[in-house]
Amino acid sequence: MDGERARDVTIYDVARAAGVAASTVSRTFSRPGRVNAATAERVRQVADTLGYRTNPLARALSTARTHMLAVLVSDIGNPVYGEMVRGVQSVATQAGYTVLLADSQESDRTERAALERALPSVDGIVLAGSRMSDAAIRVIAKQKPVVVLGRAVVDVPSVVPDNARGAREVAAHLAGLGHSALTYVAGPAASWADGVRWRALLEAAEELQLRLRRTGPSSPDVAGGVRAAAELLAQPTSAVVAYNDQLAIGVVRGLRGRGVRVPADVSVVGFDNVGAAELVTPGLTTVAAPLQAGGAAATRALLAMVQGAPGSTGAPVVLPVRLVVRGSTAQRSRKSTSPASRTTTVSASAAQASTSTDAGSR
Amino acid sequence: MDGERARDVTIYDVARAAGVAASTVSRTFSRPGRVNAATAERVRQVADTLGYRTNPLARALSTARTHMLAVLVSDIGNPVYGEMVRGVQSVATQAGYTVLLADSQESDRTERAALERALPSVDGIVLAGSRMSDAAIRVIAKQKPVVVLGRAVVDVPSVVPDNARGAREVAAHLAGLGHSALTYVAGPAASWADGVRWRALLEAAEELQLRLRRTGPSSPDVAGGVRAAAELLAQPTSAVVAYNDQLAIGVVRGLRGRGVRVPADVSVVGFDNVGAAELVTPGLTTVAAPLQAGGAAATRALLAMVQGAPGSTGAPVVLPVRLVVRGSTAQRSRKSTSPASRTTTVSASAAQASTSTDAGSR
DNA sequence: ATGAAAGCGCTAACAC
DNA sequence: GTGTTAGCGCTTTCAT
Repeated sequence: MDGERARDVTIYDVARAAGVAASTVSRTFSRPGRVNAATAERVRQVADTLGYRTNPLARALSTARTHMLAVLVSDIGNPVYGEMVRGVQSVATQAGYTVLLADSQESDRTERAALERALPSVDGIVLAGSRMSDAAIRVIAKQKPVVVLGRAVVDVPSVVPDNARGAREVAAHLAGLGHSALTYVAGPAASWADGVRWRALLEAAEELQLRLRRTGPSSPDVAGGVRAAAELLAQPTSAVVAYNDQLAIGVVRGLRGRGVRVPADVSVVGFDNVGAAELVTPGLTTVAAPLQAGGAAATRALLAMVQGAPGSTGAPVVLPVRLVVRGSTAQRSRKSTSPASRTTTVSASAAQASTSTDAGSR
Repeated sequence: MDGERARDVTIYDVARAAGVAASTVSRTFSRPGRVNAATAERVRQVADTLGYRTNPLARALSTARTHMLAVLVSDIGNPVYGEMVRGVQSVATQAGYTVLLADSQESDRTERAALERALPSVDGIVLAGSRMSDAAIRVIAKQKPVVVLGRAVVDVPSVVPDNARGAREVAAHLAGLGHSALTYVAGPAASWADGVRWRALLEAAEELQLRLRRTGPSSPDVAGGVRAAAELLAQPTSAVVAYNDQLAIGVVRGLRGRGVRVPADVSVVGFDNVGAAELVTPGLTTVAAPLQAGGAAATRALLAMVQGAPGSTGAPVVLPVRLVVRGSTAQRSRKSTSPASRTTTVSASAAQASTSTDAGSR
């Protein structure tokens, strides 16, 4: 590739060629104004022709500021995290920071290792979908500025979607459609969001006089949903709320596969509003969280801390959510809620579409 | 956050405490074996109790090896890139490298800027979905090890899916179903993959005696597909091949929205096998590329170059693809290929499912 | 406004 | 095997 170890063009090279001291060159780039306009111009000129690029690592060594931020996700292949990272990226880049990505691949050990490696090179960390315990996170937060995204950790600045409000809106929506009993299909047992959603649903159900059942935990993917659908048949309901969209989509599949019509027989709601939610048939009613905005907000908070702000350790920043109504929810049918005969062909109330309050999902 | 500028625990601190020279400490960590086992043990011990962590930036400054790799993507929110990045991540991490993410946000200027900033901090770069011209890429490849992913650039090591073979398989599949004329819905005009797919389709069509039309270019998203569907109606075909899955899904939507049945009236095929492909109704027949494997392969090649390998500037590495047959393609109906009456309700041949050759898509 | 010199934390020669 | 001594490229006092 490179012929012979091409040494960088250094500040000294520029200094010599411009007939000034190294410190002057340094000032020209980091502290303009503290240097004579004419000199600065000349230096810049020379630097340009010499092809000088300031070396961020050397700068970091001497300033103890790397201008890098780490974002830790549990699975970058998951579009939910992709969106968050995108938000982080844009804010970081704008502020002159570089983003270092650490993917824990859903494993605790990998996560720790990734963190260990990234830590000394960054000025701060965004933890999105961490597997670590609250305590472990607090320990890290003591060493470096940390902002947690998508989960509230006491004593650590956090940014979370308004899950509670989302759950309440879902309950109200379903109640408005005449449903009187809901079933919640829980996600991973350890999930913070799952807990919040369930509890909010519980409160809302009480307020609205709805009966509420819970099933699960399930792995938060389509397969998990299909399995959950089987259980659902044992104790039929007219409305199910799933921990997330993947699970909800699986539930719809499982239900339909067994001859239950959605939404005619059962309404289904998810959380997240992933891209697929509007592509499936029927479109999935879901609670949309501002993923990208969340990443951006977390990063702004992080940068503030990096630049010396106290780090608001009070209540977490709560991001507004939005109920996106699509075809998977409908008026409760007056018919019994028991599964239709399995011989019935899956008739198409398919012609669902666009009543959707939906906006730009991608 | 931190009370008072906590200076790092340095190699000197450890050296003093262990009663050895700094270089010995250094060796203990970077070149074990070159140091007395007993001494090494003691050093490690001391380092541990002191909480010493070697500073990668300082190390980089002195060795000119940062142990960081940059991966440039055009949109990290796009699951296709997410998968690739995941592949990059795992290989890089395994090899002790850290990944620096640069998202060009589909903009040339952002891409250049991101690259400029990342370049001096990394040992090599994976370019996934770059907007830059081949020439520009070659320039960069002269300065730093570069591997291009998903596109072949002459004189620069590249890793690409076997688009040509994919296109041929699609043509054969469709021909096998009795289709005699295909329409290709092109993606972005500037896309390298689009060109390859089109040309391969052209050859295959000739071989198989199929008529082939082309429409587009279209923006490679669902909306673009819906628009393309309108054009399609003007000159009906029984089979359409779209540049990618999003576009294909859009086409299916557009077609169905206008009363054309898929696959009964028209078969539709996409490329990529994104997650949504198996979730839509009917499931989308598509060409699956090993995204993650691609990221991994590119990274392995990059690491080899970083470690001094020549950088195979010959033919690109070609990754095998796989045709995933789902419900969106079917035997050509003997009926005319003209669109069904628009008044016809969208009847459900919906009961598609699982004939699919599909395996693990996520 | 500019220059000189010391040092960030680590590694790489080169002695011993 | 281990210690000594220079730097890597940049910023930062402290002088001037």
